Amino acid sequence: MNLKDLAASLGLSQTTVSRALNGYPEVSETTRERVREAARQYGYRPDSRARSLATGKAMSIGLVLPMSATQEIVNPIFADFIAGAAETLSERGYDIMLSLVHEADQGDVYRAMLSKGRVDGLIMQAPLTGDERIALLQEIGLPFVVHGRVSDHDDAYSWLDMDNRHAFHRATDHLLDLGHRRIALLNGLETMDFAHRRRDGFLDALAARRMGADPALMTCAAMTEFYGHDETSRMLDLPEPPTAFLASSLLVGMGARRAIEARGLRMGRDVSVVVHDDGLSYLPNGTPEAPIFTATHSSVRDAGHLCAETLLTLIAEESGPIQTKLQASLTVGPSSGPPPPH
Amino acid sequence: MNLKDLAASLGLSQTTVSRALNGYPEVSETTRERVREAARQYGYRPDSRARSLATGKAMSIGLVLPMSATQEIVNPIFADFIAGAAETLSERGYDIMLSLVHEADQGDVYRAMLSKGRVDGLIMQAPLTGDERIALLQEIGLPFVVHGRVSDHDDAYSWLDMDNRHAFHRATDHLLDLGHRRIALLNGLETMDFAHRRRDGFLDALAARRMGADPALMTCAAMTEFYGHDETSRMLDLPEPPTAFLASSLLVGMGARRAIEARGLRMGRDVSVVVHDDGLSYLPNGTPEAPIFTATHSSVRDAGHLCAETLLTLIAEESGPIQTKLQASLTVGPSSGPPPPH
DNA sequence: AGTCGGGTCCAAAGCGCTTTGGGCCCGATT
DNA sequence: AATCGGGCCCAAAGCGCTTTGGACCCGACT
Repeated sequence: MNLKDLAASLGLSQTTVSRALNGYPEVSETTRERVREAARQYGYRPDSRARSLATGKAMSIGLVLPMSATQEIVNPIFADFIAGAAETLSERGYDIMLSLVHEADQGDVYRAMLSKGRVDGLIMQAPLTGDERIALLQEIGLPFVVHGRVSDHDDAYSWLDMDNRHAFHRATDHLLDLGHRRIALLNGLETMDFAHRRRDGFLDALAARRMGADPALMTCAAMTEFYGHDETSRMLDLPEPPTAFLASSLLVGMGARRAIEARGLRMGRDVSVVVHDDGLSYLPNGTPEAPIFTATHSSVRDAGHLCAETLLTLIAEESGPIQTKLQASLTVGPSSGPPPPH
Repeated sequence: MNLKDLAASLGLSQTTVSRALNGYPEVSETTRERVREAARQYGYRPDSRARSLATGKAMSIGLVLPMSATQEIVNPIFADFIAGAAETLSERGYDIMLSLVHEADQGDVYRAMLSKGRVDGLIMQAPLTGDERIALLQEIGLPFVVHGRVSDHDDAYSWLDMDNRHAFHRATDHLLDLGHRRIALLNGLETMDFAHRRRDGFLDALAARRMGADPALMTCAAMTEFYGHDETSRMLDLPEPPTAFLASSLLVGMGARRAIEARGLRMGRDVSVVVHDDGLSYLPNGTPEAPIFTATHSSVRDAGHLCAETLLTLIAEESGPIQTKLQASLTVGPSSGPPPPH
């Protein structure tokens, strides 16, 4: 059942039916109601492609899942982020167009997405250091917002990012305030831009107290539980083991905990652990009243909401770049405490 | 730059240009090359909406993320599944249209998706027990494949599912063979259809040896680490604690391990744990050579691949329902062993 | 010499919608 | 009585593509 049929069955023109359905004022209330009723009855739904072609709006936004051949891991953040974004987008009638891209031909896909008229805007995820995708998106000219930032790229573009540097600075301060002097950093993959910022925050905090970092206590890798476990184990076996660990994710922290407890030590008493908690729904940090880890916290789902919001604004208003920096909160839990007496 | 312009700039008709670009034989090789070159040069990309409107194919498939108001948790499976599906889909030139749906108005959205002509087919995720979405999809008449099954719904529809029942039967057998008699089941939410099957497999295995299950040793909840930890703790404190745990996911198993180790017990020696491993990329079960858990394993990413494959077949051939049951493999790791002597 | 047919290319008709530019009717204003 | 101006509705022109149904040219076959 298309518009033509519907119009015919009502003895009206397509124009009138279209206007009735879309709330234009040039149609009487009685007619409008009659049209609505018929549409309901016949189960009429406008064809989105035709509508999109006519209006120029796709009513959908693009989201690219980059997939490097090397890094086979799917970003665990992804599900929650997308859920957040989808929530606000679906409220506004937008859909999400997802493409998976092998890193090599990302350029093509982004270009394709836009020119194909499929999307009105894009959300870009997980920027790498020196990511050229931003230049690409700018060249393409479609509204876009980046979840995260790219350090070396200082052009004006819209982004939304958690203040990784500050969060890790603060977490480090927390440990330093407790008296820790040997603090380990279990960072994420250094190809990810945020890992740099986190390291910088960590180093800044140390530098502010005229302390250097021990390179042996800084590692980076994909953020799995096993990575957390293995590196913690290794470091605890050092002649001068760290007294505290700063873990880049809850999962890594859980690995650290396992390594700690395997040695008969207790987290928060013998060794402190502070993690960054993305607020993933399937991996909660205990409960708000009883957290497991001392953690910097920033909900990635909220980030999804806000990214979507930002993008919609960009699409609607053609305004300048919108940049949002979110501050993580610090929740002190039982996993951190003063270092044990020597 | 649209087809008309491109054709004009070449002094050709739209027809010819379109055919040249789409590989039709009615155009000479020299012309085709000339057209290709011009298209490249001007950066021409056909508008997907127009093309879709003309061909009737959307070249995209729909994926609905159901979101119940009650269950705020995002399916952790989702990211890997979608990555798998996206891989095969993108190879074939399909995109994924994601909509988030609040459970209440799922009907509407599914209907909208199709009638709006946005998608050529649908993948349905995470079916609940007695899910009416299947009837809905059938009524709609668009090709679809379900990842999972719905027990009570015996109509013919295409699905792809891991053999949950058999996997858990086998896992239970493994524990029984080792000599365990008190086995706990840490199941997923019972609203999910697969949780039923898993429980059935578990009970079948017990029944096959003329054993009953102790209801006190069977729980279900959203599969988090904390759930695993808390329930394991609780059960270990029972007057007659279980000697083995069957956990519905790796995360739950990790929680169980933590509870076990917190009591100074060792997994595999004092208490056995078998988990189901979905092969999530960010949550590997150790390494293939050195697994952490004894686990039934079935890659959810592969399931994504296969679902996509199935759907594309369905779209292309209009064949009857395609049903695929995947068998999980059982990897014996260090987390299971004979029960300790009494 | 006439016809056939393959190779190239084109004009135009859709696909289903929105939107522009009127048209018609009728009560209200000069 | 003539004009005006809402209110309501319509025909038709796009949006950018594919595809049908020829048209034209030429070498090859009767």
